Amino acid sequence: MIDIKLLEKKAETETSYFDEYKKSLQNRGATTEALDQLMEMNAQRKKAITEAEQVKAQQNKLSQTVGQLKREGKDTSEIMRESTALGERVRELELKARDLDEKVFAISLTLPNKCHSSVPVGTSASENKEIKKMGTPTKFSFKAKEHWELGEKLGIIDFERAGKVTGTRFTFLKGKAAQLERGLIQFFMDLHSQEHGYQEMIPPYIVNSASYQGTGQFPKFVDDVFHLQGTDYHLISTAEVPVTNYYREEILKEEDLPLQFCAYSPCFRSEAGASGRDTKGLIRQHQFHKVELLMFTHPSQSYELHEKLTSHAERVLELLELPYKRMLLCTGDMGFGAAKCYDLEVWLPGPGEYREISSCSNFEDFQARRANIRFKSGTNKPQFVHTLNGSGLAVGRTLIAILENYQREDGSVAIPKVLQKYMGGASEIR
RNA sequence: GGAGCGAUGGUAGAGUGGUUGAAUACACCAGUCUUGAAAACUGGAAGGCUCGCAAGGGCCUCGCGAGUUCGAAUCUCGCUCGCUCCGCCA
Repeated sequence: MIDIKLLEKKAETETSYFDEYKKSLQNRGATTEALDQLMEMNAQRKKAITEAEQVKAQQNKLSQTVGQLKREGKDTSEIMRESTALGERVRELELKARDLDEKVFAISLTLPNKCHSSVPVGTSASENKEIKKMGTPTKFSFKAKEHWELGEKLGIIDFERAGKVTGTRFTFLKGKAAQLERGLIQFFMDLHSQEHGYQEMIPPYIVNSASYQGTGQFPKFVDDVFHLQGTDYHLISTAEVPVTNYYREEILKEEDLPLQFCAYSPCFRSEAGASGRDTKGLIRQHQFHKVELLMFTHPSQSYELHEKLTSHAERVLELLELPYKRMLLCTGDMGFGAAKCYDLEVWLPGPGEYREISSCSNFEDFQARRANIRFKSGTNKPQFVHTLNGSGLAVGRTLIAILENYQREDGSVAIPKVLQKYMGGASEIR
């Protein structure tokens, strides 16, 4: 959620926050109508609140007088009548104030975050900026196979039966693929908790709608998550949701910042708008595993730590010796809540392209406002924290990358050195 | 799933209709004393919204929501969460 008070503030320099935000909306390719509406509604809201409070103050005074007079044994019927009349007016005004308050809130939920100044302006993924490139695309002397072909031939990935048992975009992993999946989770969690200073966490895989609102997915992305019928329970689309909401409505201690967690969870996505895309293979599934990195930081530190968090995700790819690129997303390609976002893209020899395997975002105080997560030092006023998160990494896509990058001509697959101890010492899948 | 009990400030814990945003204790912060610390003493301390250039006002918050009343932490109803016992269960 954006800061309405900042939007109201008059310009101290050449451009006001309002102007900057408006520009940012345009750069994202969003309309600015909602913003104008928000400002108008908010002005009305304030007027209504002031009015309601003034009458309420009068009424409170009268009630106090009643108490006093009664103690003195005097007649109060006149004042009580007066107060009753005020009560009607109060009710009316409060209703109006609340209605406007809700409207302002509802509109503000639909507005995306302001982009950071370092984010390149652009309308689509093609305008993302390459920040760095590690390794070179894996080359083979034979024609590289796609992961589903490798998986099916090796008898370790079964899409057909998953279709029968559940439906499209679900998969059975068997044997070495299942073991590799499990090993990858273990490897990620070990690395981040033991070497990068994150506290391990396994969150609930189901959350309520308040949590989804807290991280910014609701109301905008309701259709992208699976809902449990007849309840306010929803399957998580990422561990970001439960873990960010871990501190919802709390005031943290400044000296405890930054708080960092690495959380393992399955992720469930309905992929509502994605029919027809990536229908084959493991790229776009309704269910996948992910290890998510999260930080709650002091505002002054968030950009520095954003770099750090991203490098932690990169470290995984480096240890697995997978070629990748780091992309800085442009304004038009960035997610709703992010102020700045890096995508890590891993090289896939099968299709011969880089594919996203991690997305590392700085939300600044956007999520913290919605979820009301603050910190406080001494006698200072509480301030909103900044939240960061990024995949470290998506497990299924890592499995794909390994199968494709480590494949051999005969269809067998080598196992990266760092993973062998998680595979009972095995060095290949055949 | 059945029965019962409960929800007050950082914690403990008063408070059953009228200066109670809230006693008291502990914890916390600052000061006095002390070479320093402890003890003792003194003082401070919740959050949000809103008006105001400011000083300083006002409103709301005792799990959440609605109601009764001139007035609600206190009364009524609904909800949520927690605890205990029984049953069931990986």
